Amino acid sequence: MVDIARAAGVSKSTVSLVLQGSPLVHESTRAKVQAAIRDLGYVYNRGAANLRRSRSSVVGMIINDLTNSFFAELAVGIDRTMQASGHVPFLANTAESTDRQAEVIASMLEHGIAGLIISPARGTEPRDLKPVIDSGIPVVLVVRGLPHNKASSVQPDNRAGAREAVRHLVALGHRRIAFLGGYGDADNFHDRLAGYRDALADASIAVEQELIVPTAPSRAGGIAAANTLLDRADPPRAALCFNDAVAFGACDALRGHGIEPGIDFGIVGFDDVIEAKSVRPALTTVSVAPQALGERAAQLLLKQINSGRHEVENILTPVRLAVRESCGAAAARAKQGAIA
Amino acid sequence: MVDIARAAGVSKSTVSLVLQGSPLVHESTRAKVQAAIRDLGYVYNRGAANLRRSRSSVVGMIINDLTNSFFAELAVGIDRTMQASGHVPFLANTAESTDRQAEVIASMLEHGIAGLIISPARGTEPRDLKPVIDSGIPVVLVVRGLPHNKASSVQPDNRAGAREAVRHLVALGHRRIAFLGGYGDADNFHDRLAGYRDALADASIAVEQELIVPTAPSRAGGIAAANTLLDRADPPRAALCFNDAVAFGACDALRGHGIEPGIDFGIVGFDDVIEAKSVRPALTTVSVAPQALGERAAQLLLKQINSGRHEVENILTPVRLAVRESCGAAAARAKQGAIA
DNA sequence: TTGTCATTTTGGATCGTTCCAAATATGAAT
DNA sequence: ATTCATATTTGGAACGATCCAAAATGACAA
Repeated sequence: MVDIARAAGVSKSTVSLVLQGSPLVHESTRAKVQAAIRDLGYVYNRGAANLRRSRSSVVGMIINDLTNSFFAELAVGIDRTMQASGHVPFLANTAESTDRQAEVIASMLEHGIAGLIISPARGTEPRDLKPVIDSGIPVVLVVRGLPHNKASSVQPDNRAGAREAVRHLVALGHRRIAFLGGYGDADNFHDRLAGYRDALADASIAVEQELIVPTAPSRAGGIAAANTLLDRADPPRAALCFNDAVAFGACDALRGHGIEPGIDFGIVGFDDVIEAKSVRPALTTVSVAPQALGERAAQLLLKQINSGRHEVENILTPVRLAVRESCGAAAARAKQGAIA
Repeated sequence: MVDIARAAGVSKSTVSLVLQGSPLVHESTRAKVQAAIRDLGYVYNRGAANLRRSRSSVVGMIINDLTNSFFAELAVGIDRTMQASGHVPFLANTAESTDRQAEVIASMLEHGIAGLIISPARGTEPRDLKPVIDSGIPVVLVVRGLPHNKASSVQPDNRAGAREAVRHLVALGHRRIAFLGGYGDADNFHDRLAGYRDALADASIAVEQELIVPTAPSRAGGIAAANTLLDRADPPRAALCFNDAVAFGACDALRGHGIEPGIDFGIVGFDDVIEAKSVRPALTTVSVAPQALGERAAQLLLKQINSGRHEVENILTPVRLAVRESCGAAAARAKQGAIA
């Protein structure tokens, strides 16, 4: 910077003003300085600037599983919003490891982030986030909440989504509906299950405990859950799955039993991952719009960063049921048509 | 830092030595200092440190499309290796926009990265990377190469993979094999096409130009390519697809024509994305192991960062054909068994 | 000429670290 | 007691920006 000051025949203070786009410098000097900047191939050292003004434009973004397309989409939504507002997202993947997560958090604090958006790894405890919260920077939890946390959060309205999904299955004539997959220790598992119960209560259907089969929230878990269910004496003909991965697994398992999902059995997923609409049968699922969720979370964080003080806000984003083939609605309509 | 020096009754120089784990400090003082660090809740300011020693542990990592699970896996592989070596990956997604890519590169340079791994956005020109290369930091291109670049690269052995895939289809008895999908302006399109030609030449089969159908490298592109092919007078019964997304699309289109992939038609993909093995029929595909590819790229970058000087290295990573159902091998075997 | 005011420019302290040369403490040998 | 080597500790100058108070410049009126 002192070099370009010399080259332009001004002081480094003036160069600094030009760099910051200050209106105080005269047009002619601004031009000289900018010419010098170009000629010398100068690159701004943002680290040094942050050191002085102790306010950085870097925001942390911690994602529990980037290989899961739902979270990848979420990350992209956050990233886009941050970039657009001139912030630089510092993205890290924890691969569901709380140890890695702790390391990453420490590293981000050392780098002086202005705020943090985190989709916590499975098993994260409130105290894992204590270092960040204590340091006074705004934190937004996304997708997964944490009980008794003092941080803001942005989550899909899991309960309403599950309720609507089950209501839809009831409308298709189902009275016995299973709930497949998901870990019982997860926050969102209980929210979705609550929605399931709500809808059954609305329809005055009693909950059958053995129709609720928690497993890993993965394709493999879905296979296992569906197999468990089908091995029972009197299996139902419909299920709400904890998420789309479970739903895909459940479809695999149904086919393994010679049952065609969408025709002999109604399946509804949750999340609406990108493959949901192109798979056969196309998956009826609760659409969470992960990119929009990410944008919402980013907006909240930006608001808190800019406003200085940050009161805790817990936001539920709306979800909607995307009715496709796997629930059996199309098949039901076709039959109606045939009768009519 | 000066606060904790005061608290521990030593100078800030001593604190610095403790922080760096220097063997010069006496055990007793080290203990005192560390106690003070804990008590005061001190966090290290890595920015200030980097400013002084002008050497950072942050490495840039630019990915063209995080929502594509292949690239997400790649990112995870890079991330893991970087983390393990004590480097902090600074990940950005360009969403295939060269403008965004330019912004991100500039931002990373301003933050003083020690090196860069980039999977370039479609349409990246060698001059887009000039700023980084000129700045003297090591750069590794991954997955996609760039013609006439002065940077190192790590790519899957596209040509060998395509060759092996086509050879496999030939071994199954196919003489007419299509090549579906991919943009003609992409480097790796030509590599894979070259492998396709190699294998046909090996089997003394003439290339039929109308069997080569370039389209977008996406599921939609696959549908389009397969439809184009099937609308021709005398369609073939086998195809190598540019990538797995195209292959999935092609399967959709085949079914639309009442043709069952893996039975009436042999389909081979490329990449081996995570869904390839769980989809029906399971996709026979050239397995690229994106995580391993990422690890390899990260290792190369680390080598260059540590060694100081960086001669250009262009690495091809081995690929292998994962034979599953979609190519028809299983069906062929079953038929054999029935005859025997 | 001098004073006043607005517009531009600037010197130098500062942010939190590292690192060097120099200072100080410790202990053994004379 | 003095000297010398070795083990610890330390002051202060960097690193590359920002920012404030103060200085320089210019325009204009008295």
